[in-house]
Amino acid sequence: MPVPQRQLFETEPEPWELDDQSRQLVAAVVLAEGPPREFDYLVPDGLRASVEPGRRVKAPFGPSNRPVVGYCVRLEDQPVGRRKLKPLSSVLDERSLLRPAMLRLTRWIAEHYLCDWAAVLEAVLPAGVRIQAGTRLTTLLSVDEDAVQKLGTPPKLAAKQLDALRALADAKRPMTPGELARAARCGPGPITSLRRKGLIRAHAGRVNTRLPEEMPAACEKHLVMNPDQDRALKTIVKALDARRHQTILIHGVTGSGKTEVYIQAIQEVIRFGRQAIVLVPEISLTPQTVDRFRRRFGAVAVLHSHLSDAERHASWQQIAEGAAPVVVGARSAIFAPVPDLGLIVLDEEHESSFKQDSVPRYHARDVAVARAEAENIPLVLGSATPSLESWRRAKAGRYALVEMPRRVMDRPLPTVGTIDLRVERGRSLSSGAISRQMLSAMRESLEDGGQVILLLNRRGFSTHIQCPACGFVVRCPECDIALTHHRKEAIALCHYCDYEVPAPTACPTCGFTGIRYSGLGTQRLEAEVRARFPDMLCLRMDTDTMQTPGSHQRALAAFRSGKVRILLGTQMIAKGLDFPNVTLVGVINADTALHLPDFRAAERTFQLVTQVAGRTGRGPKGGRVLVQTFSPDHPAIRAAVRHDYAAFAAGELPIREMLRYPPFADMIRLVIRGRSEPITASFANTIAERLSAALQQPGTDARVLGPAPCPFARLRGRYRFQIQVQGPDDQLRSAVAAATAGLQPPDDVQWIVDVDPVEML
DNA sequence: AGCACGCCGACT
DNA sequence: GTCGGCGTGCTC
Repeated sequence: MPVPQRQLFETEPEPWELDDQSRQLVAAVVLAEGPPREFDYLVPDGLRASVEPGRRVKAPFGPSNRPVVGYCVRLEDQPVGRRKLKPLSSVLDERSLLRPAMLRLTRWIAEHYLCDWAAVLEAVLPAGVRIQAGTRLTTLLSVDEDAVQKLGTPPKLAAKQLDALRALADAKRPMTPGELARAARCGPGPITSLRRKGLIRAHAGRVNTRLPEEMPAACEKHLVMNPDQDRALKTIVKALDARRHQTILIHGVTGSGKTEVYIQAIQEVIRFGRQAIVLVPEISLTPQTVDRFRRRFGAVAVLHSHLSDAERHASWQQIAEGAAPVVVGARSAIFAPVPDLGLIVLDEEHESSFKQDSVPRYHARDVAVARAEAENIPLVLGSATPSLESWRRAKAGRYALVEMPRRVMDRPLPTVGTIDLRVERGRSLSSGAISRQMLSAMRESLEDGGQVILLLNRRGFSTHIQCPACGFVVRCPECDIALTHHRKEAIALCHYCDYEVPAPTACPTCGFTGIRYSGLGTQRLEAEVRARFPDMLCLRMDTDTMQTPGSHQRALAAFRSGKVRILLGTQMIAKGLDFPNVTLVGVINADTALHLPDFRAAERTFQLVTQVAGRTGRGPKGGRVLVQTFSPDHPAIRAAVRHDYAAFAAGELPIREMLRYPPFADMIRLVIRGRSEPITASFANTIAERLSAALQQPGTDARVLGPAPCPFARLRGRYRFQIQVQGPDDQLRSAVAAATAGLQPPDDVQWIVDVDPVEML
């Protein structure tokens, strides 16, 4: 039997074989693309000064030594082994892009979310930073002090050359030849002469192609806070002073003044020369939010999805230099490279948009917890409707809990009434979207000079096109989804893949001309409102009307000015808006999300109704809320009507516990998709069997559900199957890792692993 | 992910 | 006998 080669050639060197000569500097490198592992490279002497964890390197890879880019993640002084290491070719970055703490955070994300370290690194470093967008490689000039010393005083130089030399010396930073010529009011001649004499050195460097943005100065003072706000601030300041990690959940009703608490806490952080990161949902990243922070802090760096590569790179540099004490941004701002982080604030912590729906599928809230722990700083989570995950941790004492049950200036919470649509339909007096009760409330508010917000969480005109003769429903040919009628465009549209056909006037299968359009969308609501209130300006906000950049701000400005009296739209109008003149909020159908096959359906409904209810009663006129629903007795609706978060949580948590859903168990969801239904199903079965086998070990307390078709069983022509694994997180992760290791899917079948899933459809 | 090596069918 | 098909496996 042949001895494996490994044993023949890779014996460890004996201790006495080691001496100083036999040691080498080895860099562990994670390749940006390539096999998802670490590779060791020799650091050649020429690169010893510049290789550093967090910098990218170029290295030869594979039998043909093709150049690949990777991230140096570790440096180690090692004894020379039997295996010959290839040397690194070059170092790409002038300085480390990731501090050691950030490097560790990215590895934690890769382990927690079961994805490649490289994928996390690539997500954490914006593309604009990697390609150094907005900068240009150029020649930079600086004074050679030694050569100038030798020149003696007074220097024997032509006047023009002396001017140029002084100008460069005064500039304190390297200049391009053009800049120097301008500064010294000379031509290129004197500069060339100085270079030839060796008084000026030239080297390659990067310059910005655009001027850095001016930071406005802070101009607004603190507001006076109520006792609740004071208490919240004190809790945060105490954690700041203790210089220790603590997660603080602020449960503050809508309008309780959480933002002011954040601002004053951040002020405290800045006082000590440290920085703060504020995370908000993308939808709240409006100019109003940003302006509020700018007025108080001046230098605020904003990170959002609409920045160009160059803008993003400029912000990133500014943040890394510590020039921005406050960073405000969406999800990915949790990776902001602030040098001395003192506090993280995550507002609207229940928002599902903090979960990224592509690899790495991280949740910014959970990454924030990890980062705050690692940096030993406080984390503030704020919400009027906390996620049950955070709520349970707070109740269990893992987070500090601060209640802010009162609105600022003692304004009352709006009264919320329900309108039972079952009764309304029975009356059949109004067949439209707006019940008689809702209609009269709208009239009252409008006659009183107030404004009205109407929420309907479905865009389009009709959500369902069905033939009453043969039962045929117009569906997307690629997706398992009924098409929505958009009347303005006269099309039937798939809301998932944007497939569209002309809206049919007759049944496509049986030819019956009485094909029915039913189900209510925002377009139809808008038409109904315009018909009922022809004299009032009405504005619809949904993804269809908010496509062009800036339309969101323009719409809100029009509503703020009072010109627009009725604002209607999807959930984008439900959150964060603060318009004191809104005296009525109408929820057209509270049940749209209530019966979805998602264990968080009730939680989402509660959150949406509570949040939109919070848009009124913010001014002296007060306000009220009317909720149209077919299920007025549903616990989520009843709790939202009473503004009673605790009651909702108390009712919902036992259900979660009984069904072993989060927050009582962790969950990993696998989605397997492919064009062939049987092949995809069979591969899903294989994975499920391997998962069950991996969880068969004694002492495991996890279970496998599925495979089963996803609620949306087909999207873009691909059949989708899901497997849910529920149980304690360490068991889940190792089981999924074991079950999928080295697994080769059939052609055209892909699978995704979603740890702590938020989207269940 | 790419690239070489490997072991079987149609060509000079 | 050789060119090349893409299956298998390795890359520091």
